[in-house]
Amino acid sequence: MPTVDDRRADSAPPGDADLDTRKAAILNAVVTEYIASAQPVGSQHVVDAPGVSVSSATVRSDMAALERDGYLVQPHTSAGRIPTDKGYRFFVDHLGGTGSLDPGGRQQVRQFFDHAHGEIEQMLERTSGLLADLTDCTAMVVGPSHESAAVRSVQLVGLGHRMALVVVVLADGAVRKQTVEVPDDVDEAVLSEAGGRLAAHTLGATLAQAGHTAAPSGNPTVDAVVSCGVAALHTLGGNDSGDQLFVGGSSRMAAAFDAVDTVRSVLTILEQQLVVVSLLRDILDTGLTVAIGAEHGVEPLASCAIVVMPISVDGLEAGTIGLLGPTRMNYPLALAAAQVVGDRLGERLGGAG
Amino acid sequence: MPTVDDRRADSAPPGDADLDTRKAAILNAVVTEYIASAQPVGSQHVVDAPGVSVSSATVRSDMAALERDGYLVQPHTSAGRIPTDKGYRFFVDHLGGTGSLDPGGRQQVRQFFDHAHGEIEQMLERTSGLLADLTDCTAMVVGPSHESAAVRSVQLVGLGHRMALVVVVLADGAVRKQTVEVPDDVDEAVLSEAGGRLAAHTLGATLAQAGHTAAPSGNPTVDAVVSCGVAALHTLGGNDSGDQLFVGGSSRMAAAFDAVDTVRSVLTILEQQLVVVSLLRDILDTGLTVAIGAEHGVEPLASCAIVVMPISVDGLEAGTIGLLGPTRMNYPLALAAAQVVGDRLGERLGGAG
DNA sequence: GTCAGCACTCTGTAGAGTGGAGTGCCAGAC
DNA sequence: GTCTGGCACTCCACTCTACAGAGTGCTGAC
Repeated sequence: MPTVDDRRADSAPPGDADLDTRKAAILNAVVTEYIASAQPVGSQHVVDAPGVSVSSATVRSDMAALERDGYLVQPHTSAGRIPTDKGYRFFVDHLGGTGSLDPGGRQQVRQFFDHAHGEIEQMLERTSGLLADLTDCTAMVVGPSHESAAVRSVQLVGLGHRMALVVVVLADGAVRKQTVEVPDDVDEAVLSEAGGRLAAHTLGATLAQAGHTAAPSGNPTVDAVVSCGVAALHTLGGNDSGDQLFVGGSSRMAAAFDAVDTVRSVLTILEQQLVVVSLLRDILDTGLTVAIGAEHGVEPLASCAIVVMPISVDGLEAGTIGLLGPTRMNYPLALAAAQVVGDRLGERLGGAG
Repeated sequence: MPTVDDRRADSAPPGDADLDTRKAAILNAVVTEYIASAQPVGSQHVVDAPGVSVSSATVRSDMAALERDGYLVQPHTSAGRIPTDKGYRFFVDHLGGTGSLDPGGRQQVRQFFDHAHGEIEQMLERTSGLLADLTDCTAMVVGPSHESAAVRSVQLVGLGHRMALVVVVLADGAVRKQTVEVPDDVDEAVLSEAGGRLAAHTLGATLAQAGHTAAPSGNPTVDAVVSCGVAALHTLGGNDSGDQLFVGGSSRMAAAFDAVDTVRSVLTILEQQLVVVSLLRDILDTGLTVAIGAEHGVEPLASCAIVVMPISVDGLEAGTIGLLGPTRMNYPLALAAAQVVGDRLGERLGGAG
C-alpha cells in the first residue's frame, strides 16, 4: 500500500523553482484571493481563475499537492487553504510579482512631488505618509547617511551663560550641532577666532575623520575653546551612526491584525529605530527586495512581510524605503509604490543636493 | 408611588462638589480597584476598603446613589460598577489625586537625568520614552517654541551646483536651515559678503520679525543672493508655527484596549502632530491638568484620558508634557511622573540654554 | 441608618445539535 | 493518464439550552 511518502517521491522533485503551469495559476489565484479576503480559499473559488480551466475536483488534487510541497496550508481539515511563507515567496518571485500603481495612485505621487518643498527631513517625513496612504502599509523611510559627507563649514556661536554652539554644515546640506561649555572669559572675538581654527582643522574631511587635536595658537583661551570644539566634533562624528528614520502610518498595523497582541509587539519593534534601520539594512544586504514572515529573523514580525527599496541618487545609495504589512499584504501594489516613490525621491534628492 | 425622579429630587442637590465621606471612600475604592483590575467592581470588593466600615448591603445602597448622581454606571443589571468620566473627575480632583513616584521610578528618573546628554531634541525624544516606561502610557513631549527666540547668527554656506544653505542659529540654541538656489556665478566671497549682510539685516530680531527686504549693496550679484536669503528666512519664520512633537510608547495604547478598532483610531490621532499639539494646548488653556473622556472634545479619544503638564524654564513656559492612556489609567502615578519629569526637564533646559 | 436574608437578573461557559463549506477518494469517461 | 462528478466525511461557526456564579435591589428587623 503506497504511503504518503511514496506519493511525494513520485511527484516532481521538491527542488521547486517551477510548478507546472496550472499549479502556478492555482497558487496565484489562492494568494490573490487570500490577500483580498483574508479568508481561507476553497477549490470552488479558484475554478474560474484564469489559467485554471478544470473542475474543482482537479483543483482540489492540485491544492493537495501544493500543500504537500509546502506552498499552502489548511488551518484545519475541511477548511480552505491559505498560503505559506513559501507560497508568498513563489508568488512574489514568479507570479503577480510587480504590478503597477493605479492611475489614482500615480496621480497622487505626481501631485506630492510637484508640491513637495522644504528641507529633506520634512520631505522624508511626508513621504512616509504618502507611502502609507498608497499601500495601506506602515511605511519606513531611512534618510541618506551622512557618514561620508565632507564638512563644508564649522562655526562657533555664543549663546551666553558660558554656552556656545558648534554648528557643522556637511557637503550634502545636512546640519549638525552640539552645545559646548566654554570658559567664562570668552568673547565674540575669541569664538570667531576659535571657529576659524576649528574650520581649518576639519574642512574637507568627514566628521569621523576629524582629528582629536588641533595645532596650538598663541592664545591659551582660544586653544581651550578650540579643544572644546574638537571634542564636540568628535561626539558628533560618533553619534552619526544612527541614520534618520521616519515611520508613517503605524496605525495601519492595527487595521491589519485582529489580535491586539500582535499589534502591540509590532508597534514595540517600530519604536526601536535602531532595530528597524538595521533590519532594513540586513534585508538589503542579503539581496532581497521582499522579506516574508520568518525570513528576516525578527520573531515578533513573523506574521509580517517587509518590502525594501534602496533610494539611489546618481547611482549611489542614499537611503531606504521600507513597507511593513501583514504577510498577506498586497505585494504587487507595495512593490510598485515603493519603486515609483523611491525613483521620484531619488531624482528629487539628486536635484536638490 | 414615588418615581425615580422623585427619589433623585430627595437626595442631595446634584451640585456635587462634596459627597459624604463614606460615599467618597466607596467611590475611591471603586475607581482604584477598577484601575487595577479593569473589571466591574461589586459591593463585596469595596467592603474592606479604608473608610468603608459597613456591610455590603449598605455599600450597595450607596453605590446605587452614586449611580443616580452619575459617578458610576453598571454595564448591565447585576454587574458590578465602573466609574463614569464624572467619577474619575471627582477621584482626580478630591481623592487619590496626586500620588508620588515609587522609589524605583524615582531612581529611574534620577539615572536618566544624570546620564542624559546630547542635544535638546534627542533629550526630549528620550524623555518621551522614559515617561512611557514609568507610566505605561503613551507619552507626548512638545519642545519649546522658538517663535520668540532672537536670531544669533546667520550664515550662508555654498553646497555646489548653484545651491547654498542658509543656516540660522537662534538664541535658545535651535538651528534652522533652508536650501536656496543662487545664481551661477556666485563664489565664496560673494556668499560670505551676502551672509554678512543677511546677518546684519536680521540679528537680534526673531525669525518672524525679519523684514522682507534688505538694504542694497553696490554689487548686484550680492544683492541677488541676499534677497534669496531673505526669502529663505521668511519661509523659515512661517514654518516655525509647528512645534516639535515627540511621541513615545505608542505601543502602550495597544495594551490598554482590547478592541483593535479603538487602538487604530487612537493611533491615527497620534500620527497627526498638529492635532496632538493643539489638543495639549487647548487642555492647558482651559486650565486643566487632566482631561478625561469627552472633556477634550476629540471624539476618537473618548475612551482616553490625557494628563498635561507645562514645562517651565525660569518661570516661562518652554514646552509641554502629555500622557495618554485609557480613562482607567493610573492617575496618581501619571500625575506624579509628569510632575517630577517635567520639573527635572525644566531645570535641565534652563541649565543648558 | 444599618444589616442579614432573599429573590431576582444577567453574564459567561459548557454541551448538544445543525447547516455549510470544504475536503479526500473513487470509479468511470475521455 | 488525466480529468470529472459523486459521495462520504470532517470540522467550524452558529444557535440553543442549561446552569453556576456574581452581583443587585428590596424588605423587615434592630
